[in-house]
Amino acid sequence: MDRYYSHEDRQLVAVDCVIFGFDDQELKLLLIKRNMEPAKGLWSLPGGFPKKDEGLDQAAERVLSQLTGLKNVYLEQLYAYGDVDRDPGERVVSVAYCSLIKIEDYDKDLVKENNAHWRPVNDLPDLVFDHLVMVEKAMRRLRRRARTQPIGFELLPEKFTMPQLQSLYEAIYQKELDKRNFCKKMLSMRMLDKLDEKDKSTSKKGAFLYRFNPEKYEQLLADGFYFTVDVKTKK
Amino acid sequence: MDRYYSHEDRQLVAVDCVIFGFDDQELKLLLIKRNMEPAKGLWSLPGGFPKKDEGLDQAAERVLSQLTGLKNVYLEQLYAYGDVDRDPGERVVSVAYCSLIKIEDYDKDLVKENNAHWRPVNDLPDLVFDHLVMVEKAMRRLRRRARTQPIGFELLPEKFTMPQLQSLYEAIYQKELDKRNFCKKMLSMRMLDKLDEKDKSTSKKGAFLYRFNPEKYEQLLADGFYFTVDVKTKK
DNA sequence: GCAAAAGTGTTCGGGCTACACCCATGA
DNA sequence: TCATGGGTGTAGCCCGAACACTTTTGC
Repeated sequence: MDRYYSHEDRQLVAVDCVIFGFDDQELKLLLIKRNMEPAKGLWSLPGGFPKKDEGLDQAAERVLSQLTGLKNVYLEQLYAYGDVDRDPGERVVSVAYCSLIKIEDYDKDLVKENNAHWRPVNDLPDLVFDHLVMVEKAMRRLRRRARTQPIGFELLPEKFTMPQLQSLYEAIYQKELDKRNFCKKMLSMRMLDKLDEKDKSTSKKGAFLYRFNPEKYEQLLADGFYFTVDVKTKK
Repeated sequence: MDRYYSHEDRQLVAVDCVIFGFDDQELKLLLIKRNMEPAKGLWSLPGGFPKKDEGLDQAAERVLSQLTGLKNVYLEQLYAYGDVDRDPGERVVSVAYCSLIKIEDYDKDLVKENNAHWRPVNDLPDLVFDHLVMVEKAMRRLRRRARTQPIGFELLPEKFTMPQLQSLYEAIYQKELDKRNFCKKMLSMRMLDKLDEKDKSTSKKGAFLYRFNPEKYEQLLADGFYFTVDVKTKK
């Protein structure tokens, strides 16, 4: 069936994944110390090549699940990078994806096998090729998305406290937020279930646990309201 | 130099362009009636294959300028489409781009040669493959962008009237806007130069012409303000 | 009893929304 | 003189920003 385009060049197509995690203090990325050429020994984003019967999205899902053991997590296409010389080995068009995972959920053995490590976004090692460009784009998009869509919860445990949620937003925006206003806004959207349990691991008093409720979020949308978090400067 | 990835499959990579224009009443797309297989006789987005020495962006620029004669116009990558079966002829990864052009500027002869036509976005013909999906994504992004970035001006002549600008936004959002509020908001950002000339083509009184001033826009950003247009429902 | 984190309410101001009338001019 | 489209001002309200003290409990 390649009669139509037989005179055109074929190219290598890859997928690379920017995988975010949050460990209660800071945002981290899951990076690989490459043990293969090109750029052996340097750090890179986890990536791979789509198989014959795989679409781009499926390839990214596979890369993610082979590395972390996780499926059905937040995964969104970021951007296609196609400069001729972006990979010094050979021309490769790379489609970057962005994933948000709960950092306590991943498969530690798989990650170790693959020579992958969590590195804080504020202190990244040198990355191969244009992978830093991808990471920066992913950061910008995360900042935009987190303001207008309820995706922050993808980075938190199913049950989380209000201070945890706030600290996540502070890590994403690198800004201190006012806890009264933050809490008020989150609760005003009526999309969180307040549980009876408390998490006492970070304070003597203990903090109530909440759970994101997707049904309530749908109701919010159906009522014509939108998710927004205010991230204006405090001070 | 293909020693590194020699065991991986190569694939066809294409670029397709969603090209928007605005003719004072409605948004339009520049579409091609295909005269080649596959899907001969159907409508499609203008597209092509990157040459050996061309990045994706350059390929999209070339496709756009070969069709319209235009260079240095608004052109932004939209999304990469990589489902295995999206093109029935052969597997093709297509990277879609979105362009905004001033509809009076394009090269009519080139467009005619290429069998391209402007079609209103509200009355599109059937498109090949997943091109409608691309168009819908482009529309959604245009709606988002036009609210928060001064890109509407890319679709208007250099000099335009306030009613023209408003009618553009009404076409993008398919909503009537209040002209007092719209005008107030636009002028409050202090990024438009009001000219002494009037355009008398649509009314006896004539409407003042304005010009977008990029320097003033930069100043707006430098002062910590952002471009926004209010597109809330009028009734 | 004290240190450390959780929790909670009010006031102020800016900006968005709604809304109606006069102006200029060509026919 | 009239019909058509261009142009302008104001009042109310909502939401976001700023801000400080009390509660709980483990040590």
